[in-house]
Amino acid sequence: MPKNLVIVESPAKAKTIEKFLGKDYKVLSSYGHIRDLKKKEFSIDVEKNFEPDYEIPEDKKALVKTLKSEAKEADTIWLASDEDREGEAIAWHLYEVLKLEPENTKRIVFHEITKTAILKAIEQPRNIDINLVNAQQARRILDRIVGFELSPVLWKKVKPALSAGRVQSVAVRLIVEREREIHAFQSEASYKVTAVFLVPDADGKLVEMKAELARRLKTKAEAQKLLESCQSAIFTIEDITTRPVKKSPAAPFTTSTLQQEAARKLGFTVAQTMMVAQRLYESGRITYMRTDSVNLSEYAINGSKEAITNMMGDKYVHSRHFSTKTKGAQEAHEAIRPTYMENAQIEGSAQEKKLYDLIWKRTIASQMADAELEKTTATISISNASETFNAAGEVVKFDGFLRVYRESYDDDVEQEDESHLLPPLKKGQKLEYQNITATERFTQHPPRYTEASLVRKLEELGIGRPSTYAPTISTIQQREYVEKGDKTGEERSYNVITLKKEKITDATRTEITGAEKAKLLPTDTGTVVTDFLIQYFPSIMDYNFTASVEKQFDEIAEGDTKWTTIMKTFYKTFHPSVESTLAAKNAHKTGERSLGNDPVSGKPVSVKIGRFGPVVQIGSAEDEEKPRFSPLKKGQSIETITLEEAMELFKLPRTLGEHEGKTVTVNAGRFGPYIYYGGTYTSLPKGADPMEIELDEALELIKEKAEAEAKKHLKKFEGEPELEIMNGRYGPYIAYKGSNYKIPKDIVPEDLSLDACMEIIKLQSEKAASAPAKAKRGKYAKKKA
DNA sequence: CAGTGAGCGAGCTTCCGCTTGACTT
Repeated sequence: MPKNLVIVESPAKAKTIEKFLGKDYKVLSSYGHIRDLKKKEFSIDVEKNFEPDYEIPEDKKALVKTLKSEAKEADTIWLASDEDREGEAIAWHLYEVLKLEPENTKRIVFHEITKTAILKAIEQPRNIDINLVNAQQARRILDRIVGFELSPVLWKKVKPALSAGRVQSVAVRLIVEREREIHAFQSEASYKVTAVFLVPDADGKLVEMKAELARRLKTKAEAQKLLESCQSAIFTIEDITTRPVKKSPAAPFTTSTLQQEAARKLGFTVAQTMMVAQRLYESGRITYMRTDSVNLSEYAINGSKEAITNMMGDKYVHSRHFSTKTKGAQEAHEAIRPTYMENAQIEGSAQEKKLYDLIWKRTIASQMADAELEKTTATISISNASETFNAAGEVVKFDGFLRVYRESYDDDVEQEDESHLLPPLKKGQKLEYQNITATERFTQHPPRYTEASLVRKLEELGIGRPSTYAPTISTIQQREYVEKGDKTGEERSYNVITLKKEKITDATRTEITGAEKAKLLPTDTGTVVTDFLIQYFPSIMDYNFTASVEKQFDEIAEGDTKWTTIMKTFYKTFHPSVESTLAAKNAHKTGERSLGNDPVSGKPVSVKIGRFGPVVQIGSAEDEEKPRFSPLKKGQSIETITLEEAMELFKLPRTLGEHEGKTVTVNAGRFGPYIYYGGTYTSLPKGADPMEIELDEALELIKEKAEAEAKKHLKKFEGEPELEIMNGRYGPYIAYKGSNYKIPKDIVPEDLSLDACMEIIKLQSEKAASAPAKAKRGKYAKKKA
């Protein structure tokens, strides 16, 4: 019978630790928090010193029961939750809920999961730090107050079911403001001049050498003048400088940097990265994946050293300790690293292998020597102009960590590739040009946020925690404040002036610019809500709000300030602003914009956020006649739509005429334009204009659809009305009780018997069940209303 | 992946941080 009960936060951790501690110890997990404010209620008694009303959530009741009975059996209970604010609170809630006694309860912490670290922790138990617990309660209660008081304001003033919070609202603000910056951006043109010189290499063979003019030229006239000077110029190597450059490896991964690199190098979404990392953690391949620490244990540093020595030799080793620069980091865990550095590869799914490989390389590289490079720059003078060209080359003298890992950068910066060697050059050497080109270039607007770059920005501002980055990104998309989408580029023409064989030619070329993929774009709702919150609750929307309340939580943790004092001060100004905002009577709805008057009826036309999203409205609710509404089309926005565009929207639905006593109309729906006739809907073919289509064309389309529909039903069986063999877009399939099952290619669907169908269904449902990765609904899966 | 398209209006919606479940017999 074990005499000791140890409680940690994560079950994977419990399993590992139990092995270290032997049979006198039983190790269980709390699975995070076991108690929280009530889910549906405010649960804070403001009058009674902000007293919180905690409850054990339904899905934790069984667990708590188990923990209680195990605790009763044990002589000593060791609360070993993480050493941070949340961990301390978990320990305290356990203590309260399990009704533990001070005599036999001990609080311990460890930073790395090794036998020595744990045994050492057991030798140094302490008491629960109630100040730290209170700092957590203050954090929790403040977030509840902000969330549960602001959200209802939005329900009333903007749209039901919206939400606001300390983290999510600021995340949306970042995206809204970036979009405005982009719209206000004026790009500036300049001319980049590049030259290709022909230079003899070591064997005397002529090779090309690229050089760039030291500065960009502002105007076309300037560029032309320079090329004219170059026509008859002599080019001389004026100077050659060589300097050594050292590059150092990046720190090991935290949650945020892992998410960023996995997005750039593997194309993973933030949620995908976390799901794959979770599996690697649970199978014991990597350390804990939700961390803000770059620290590696001595064990990991030694393991890396050994792995590097074995694989590449001593000279590649350089053991390093990294320190965190992140605001508000709590460092309860190690950096994300392989559990065993000697495992360069693992078994698993393709995604698991790729992510593990990334983690292994990053960790190993962080313990490797600097890369030593030699950068050579040659300055080339032009005999009849004061400008100079620069040719740059780079040689790797010692690859160091670059042998295994190179950090990626966001693709928004044009990276010049300098990783090439210059041919042998001498000072005073004369050069022949092959061609010199002046190309018009434009300054770029700041890039839109990706999931990963938003995480980086939030971390930089100290907003959110490793465990919430992925859920936050999912929430702001679920609320339809932002959407992930592509921006198609615009065509732009630019000048290219070329000098070749003493002849100057001038050409205009076109390029597609500004195309962006999978970027976060604000919706109208996101923009309106952000503007509203900034106007009425500027302090909550301030980028420094979190940082400043964190400072106060630190004071609570240090025991310098009472947590209720801080809550009182906050509530004293926050709550009245909620009350006054709710009470304010506005002439127009939040975010409403007037477009002018309907040229036909003279009634006012406006756009606003309606019950189901952005709408145009003709007339007002006070009019005798009801106002007319139309939702905005995809791509239109409240901020930019014109009166003409808005009036276009009211031209649908359009009645085409009658057919056999029933009317035929065209309308635009969520999935594009369609024809409605006698209870059936027929989509218009791609590119067809609902404003142009005639009655006879429409009837033809309806007929075609009916024919296709008839061909869809291949076979039915008497005994099983719920089963049908159908012909779909992707070939024949079996429809059965709301699910569909593919028919293998080598089977003629018409020949299938009922039994054969059931067999296919059985086989495919088994397959789905045995592939949990696919069947498992994503934790951050988008829920559609 | 396998087809979608409507609109009375009562009642509900919501926060941030910890952590992974997995009802058949």
